[in-house]
Formats: sequence, C-alpha cells, structure tokens
Amino acid sequence: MSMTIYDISKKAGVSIATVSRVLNGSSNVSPATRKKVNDVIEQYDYTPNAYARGMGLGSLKTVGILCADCSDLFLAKAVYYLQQELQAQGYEALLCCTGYNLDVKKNYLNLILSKKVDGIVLVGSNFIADTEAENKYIMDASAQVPIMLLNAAFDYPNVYSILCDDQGTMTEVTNKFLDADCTDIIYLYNSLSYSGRKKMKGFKAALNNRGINADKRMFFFEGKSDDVNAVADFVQEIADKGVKFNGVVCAEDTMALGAMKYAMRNDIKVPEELEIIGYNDSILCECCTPEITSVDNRLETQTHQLVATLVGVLSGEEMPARTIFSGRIVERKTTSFVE
Amino acid sequence: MSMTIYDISKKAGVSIATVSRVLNGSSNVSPATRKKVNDVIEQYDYTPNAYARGMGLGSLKTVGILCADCSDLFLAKAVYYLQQELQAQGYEALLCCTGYNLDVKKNYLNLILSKKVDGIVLVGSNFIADTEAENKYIMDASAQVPIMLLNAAFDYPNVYSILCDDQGTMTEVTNKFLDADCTDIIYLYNSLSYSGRKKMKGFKAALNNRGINADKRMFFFEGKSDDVNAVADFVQEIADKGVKFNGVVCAEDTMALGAMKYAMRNDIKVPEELEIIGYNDSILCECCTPEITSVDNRLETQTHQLVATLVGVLSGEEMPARTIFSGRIVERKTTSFVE
DNA sequence: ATAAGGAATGTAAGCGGTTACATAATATCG
DNA sequence: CGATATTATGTAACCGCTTACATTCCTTAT
Repeated sequence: MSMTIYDISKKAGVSIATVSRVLNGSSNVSPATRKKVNDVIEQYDYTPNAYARGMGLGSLKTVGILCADCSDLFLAKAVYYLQQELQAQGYEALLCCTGYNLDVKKNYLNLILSKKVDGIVLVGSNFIADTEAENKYIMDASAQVPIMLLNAAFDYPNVYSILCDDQGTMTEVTNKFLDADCTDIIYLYNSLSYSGRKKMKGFKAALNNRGINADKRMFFFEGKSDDVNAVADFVQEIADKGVKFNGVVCAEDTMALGAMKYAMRNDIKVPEELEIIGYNDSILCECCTPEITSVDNRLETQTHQLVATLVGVLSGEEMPARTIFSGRIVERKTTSFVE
Repeated sequence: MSMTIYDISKKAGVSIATVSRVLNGSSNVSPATRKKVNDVIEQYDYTPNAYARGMGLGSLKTVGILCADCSDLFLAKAVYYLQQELQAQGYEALLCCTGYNLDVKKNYLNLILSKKVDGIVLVGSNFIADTEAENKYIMDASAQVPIMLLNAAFDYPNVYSILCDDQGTMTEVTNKFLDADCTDIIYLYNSLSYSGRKKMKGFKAALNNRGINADKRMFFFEGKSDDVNAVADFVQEIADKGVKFNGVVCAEDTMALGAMKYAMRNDIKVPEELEIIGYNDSILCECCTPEITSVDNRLETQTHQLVATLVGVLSGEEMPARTIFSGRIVERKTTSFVE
C-alpha cells in the first residue's frame, strides 16, 4: 500500500510534524533534517494523500471548472486557456463536463463543491438561464465559494462575470452588412444561451433601427451544430421556402460553415452573391475556401481576466463584478465590407 | 461555514453514524429516521465533505483522466466519450490537461494519484514514448492504480491498452491508393506519438512491399497542426522542392485539410489530380468541399471498451491487457478508390 | 412470560494529514 | 558563564467522515 506521513517520519527518524513541515515548505526546519526527509520522500516516491491534506488545510488551491461539453470547439478552447492561466497562478483545476441538462449540472456543481474547491468557473453562457429559478443553484453555490462566469453574466453577490459585449458586437456586425447594402440578411442561431440571446438582440436591434422587421429573418437550428451537412440542409430549406437572402449572419462559426456548404452545393458565389459571417473566430474559419469572416469574442482575454479576477477575490481584494470586452470582426473572404 | 455531519446529526436528533448510514444508503435504518435525516439534509442543502469522505472510504469511485490538450479535436472527443461512459458506470472523472511536456505530465500524474483515484486514463498516444526511461513514470504509477491507455499500448503489469491497429489500417489505406494506381503518394505527419509511429510504419510497409522507397515521401510538419494555412504552406514547399505527387496520405485530418487548401490555392482538382485522405474522421472532414475521405479509428468503441475494461479490473476480474480494433476507411469525395 | 435473535442506533477508533502549543537545542549578549 | 531569545523538533488535538463493535429495543417462538 502507499506510504503515509508516518512511514516517512519513521524512516527519516523524525516526527510527522517535521515531515509535514518540509512538505509544506515551512521555514523552521534545519537544512540537515530537510535534506534527510526529502531523501526519504524521494526514495519512496511518496505523495501525500490529497484527501487527508484537504481536511487539514481546508483548501488545496484548486478551482473547479464546469463545462457543458468540452468537445465543443469554443468551450474546449476556453477550458484550455483557463487551465493554462490557473496553472500559471499556482492553482490546480478540476474539470467536469456536465452536458446541457440542468439537473446534471446541479449535481456536478454539488460534487465539485464537496471537493472544497476555492472557486468555481462556469464555462460558457449556457449555464445562465433566463429565469431566476433556473439560476438558483448558482446563487446557492455562491454562498460557499466565488462563482466565475465565462462569457455570461449574472448579477449576484460573490458571482463574477467576464464576457464579451455580444449584443453590441452583433449590432456592429449587422450594421456592416447593411452599410454594404447587403440588406436581405438572415440570422442563423442554434442556442438560446445567455450570449445567444444577446447576439439575437443585437441583430434585431440593428435591423429594427433601419425599419426592417427582423422576426421573419431569424432561424433557429435545432440539430447538432457541428454537423455541417445538417446545417447546410437547414439553410437549403430556408431558401426552398422562398426566403431570399444575400447575406447570412451566424451566431456560431459552425452555422457559417453550413451556410458555406449550402452555397457550394448551389454554386452560389461567396461573397459576390452571398456574404457570410460566423462568430467565435474558431479554427474552422480558415478550414474552408474562401475563408470565413468571423468575430473574435476575445476568449483569451476573457480567460486571462477571469483568472486574474478570481485570484484577486480569493486574496481578499475587491474585484469588479462584471468585466466586459468588445468583440472584434476578423475580416476574411466571405464578406466584402466597405471600410 | 458549511455544515458537517455533526450539525446534521444534532438537528435530526440522531448520531452521526446514523446520518452516515442514510448518506451511504445502508439498509439498517428505519424509514422514519431515514426521512427525518433526509429532511434535515435537504433543508440545509448539506453536501458531505469529499475529503473527509475519501479518507474514510479510501476510494470515491473516481478516475483521473490525463489529456495533453483538450482543445485538440481528437482528444477532446475522446475525453467527452470517456466522461459519458464513466458517468454511466457510476464513476466520476477528474480531468487534467497536461500539455505535452514530460515533466508536467509527471506532475499531474502524481497530483491525480494523490487524490487517490481508483484508476487513471491516459488519453492519446503521446503519453507513450519510445524509450523505457520516459515511460518510467507510468510504470511507477501502475503500482498504485490501474493505468488505462487510450489509443496507445504499453505492456506492463496493471497497464491496459485499448487501441486501433493504426499500422495495419494505414497499410490498408496506402494499398488502396496504390491499387488505384495512385502511386506518387506522399505522407504527411505531425506527431511521433506511439500511434504516429505506428501509422508511419504502416505507410512505409505498404510502399516497401511494392518496392517503392518511402523515405523520401514522408514529410514531418512541425507547426501547430490546426493552423490550416501553415499546413498548406508546408505542402506548397514540398511541391516547390520539385516533389511530384498525385496522392496525399495524412496522419491527421488537419494535415488533410491543409493539403486540400493547397489544392484549392493552386486550382488542383481533387480527387482527379490529387487524392487526399485524412485520419481520425473528425468533423473537419465534412467542413470543406469536397468532403475529405478519412479513417475512423473507432474512438467511440475504444472509449467504451476502455471503461468496460477498467470497471472489470476494479471489480477484480481478469481483463485483457490489450484490446485492438481495426480502423475503417470512411470514403468521401477526395479519393476515388476502386472497389 | 421469557429467552433469543434481529433490527435500529450509538460509541469510539481510525483514515492521513495540519498545526497550536510544549519542549529541547542552539545562538546571542551583557 | 548564565540568562534569554531564537530556532528546531515533538506531542497531541483536530479536520469530517466511515465502520466495527457495543448497546438498546423490538419481535417472535417457546
């Protein structure tokens, strides 16, 4: 069986307190003893039991990351950046992929809370629902540890939100289309998450502002968004229904990819006959030809800021409850915006 | 501060042992007491401390998952499947993204071991090096818990390997090209992981078998493989060096995507003038036009089997040290194989 | 009615660490 | 050189939970 601190103390001929001290880098240990103990530790490849450790310490510099689906390109990238940042700050991360079901999310939240993490990061705006009731589990959890929201916002004590101004950015995007006289635009979305709702609002606002009715131009895709062909079929259906469009604004890059595929299938020239823009600036944008214009919603900046905020909070500093960045259009080949 | 089992026992007017019993679903508790306790637990939203729990139990039905980079499409998918499977089996998963550095990997392995997980899954063949020395940390760890390798193999007691016969599959793929008289083929790879080495061998074997020297036809890409344009540049360089090829066999889909991009840039018709095949059958294959032929290396089957094997091992059953599946070619539009 | 067996509950000893406090060893200084 | 401050080490209580074992309370059969 694996070694305990008692075994080590015996082999090293010191007390367990001393072993614990060298383990935790306490200063009051003579160099000689320290070396002696470290040698034994080395020799037996001893790793202290984290559970026991957690009991004594109460905290292990660990933060829990909850992510609905880490096979989603955007979320996976977010998780990746987060882990990097946390590690750089001396924190360890525990990741749980919860799926999108609310009850499962709740369970995982409790599970991760039971591990006495120092903080929790909820990755992606699907964690924030429109109704108070559905967000209750977050409020409950916030009583125990700070909750960090990545790419979403929810105002509540001990909840910190880091996000991109998706609404404003989407309005800007839409205006670019309109300014370029590309006015027959449709909007494709596949999620009603917090940021999904914001983006939709942004699109709507831009159109309404020009007196265009947006409602008949927004289409919700229900399938798995990474199934490009399904998305292409979906766009085809829209066209078949008689909807005319020369521009497609998408809430996700995957949607844009589907639109591209639809264009390819019908020999529609992009961007001459159809302008397309995605959202998230994922690697997918550069995968096809022509490369897809997209929106960089500052994921890396967000994660950096999130960890900085969390670290601040944990060390007792006063931190802003919301930090908002502006998205940036990354123009590629599927649009022909005027400058 | 959060509640303890003592608080609950007091409120419920029973002993902590009884609370513990209802917590663990022990049978010897009267329905009345059980309800009484559950009510209090419910009321105070009590979650037992996992550390304390882990100490008492020694195990928490938890397995550690180590993955170099969960923003990699293939690895992310693997992690996703694994979590699903584990959850279905009543296990909880702790994920650590380690990066590719050996020392960091070692650290994370120890870290996760210190959490007294029941088993460890190493996702992706980059965990297995060619030299014994570099694999020592795995052998050490295997002394404590079973180690499961996904998509890699390493023979050692208490280490279980689940993988695809990448070598044989790659030979088959290459033969398909040769049989279709597409003989000027080049091989693109970007990793020398365990499976990377196997795939290379497979390619080599097929060529050597026909008396073709493979060495001058294999090209190693050093950059980040998800940067499609960089890969396209890389292929361009190969062409510029005067290498003639009408077929590209890739060790990864991302490489195939780069090859596609190269073809698009040069108006090379695919598959008429250039045949391309990827590996992994990721969503990327369907993203571009024409859609890329690829190899399904049975990831889902692998993860399923892996968890089954792990569960078997943990319940004391004798399990096969190696389970190997055969890859399957998923023919799409970038190849024109003869049947 | 009573002994015996079984179910429900409680008591207390770990699990493997941390750490306040006590004690021993060493250094500092008049 | 003795008194005192400082540093090094040990002792033991505690963290929150599980569980073997002890105890109490019902049943049920005799």
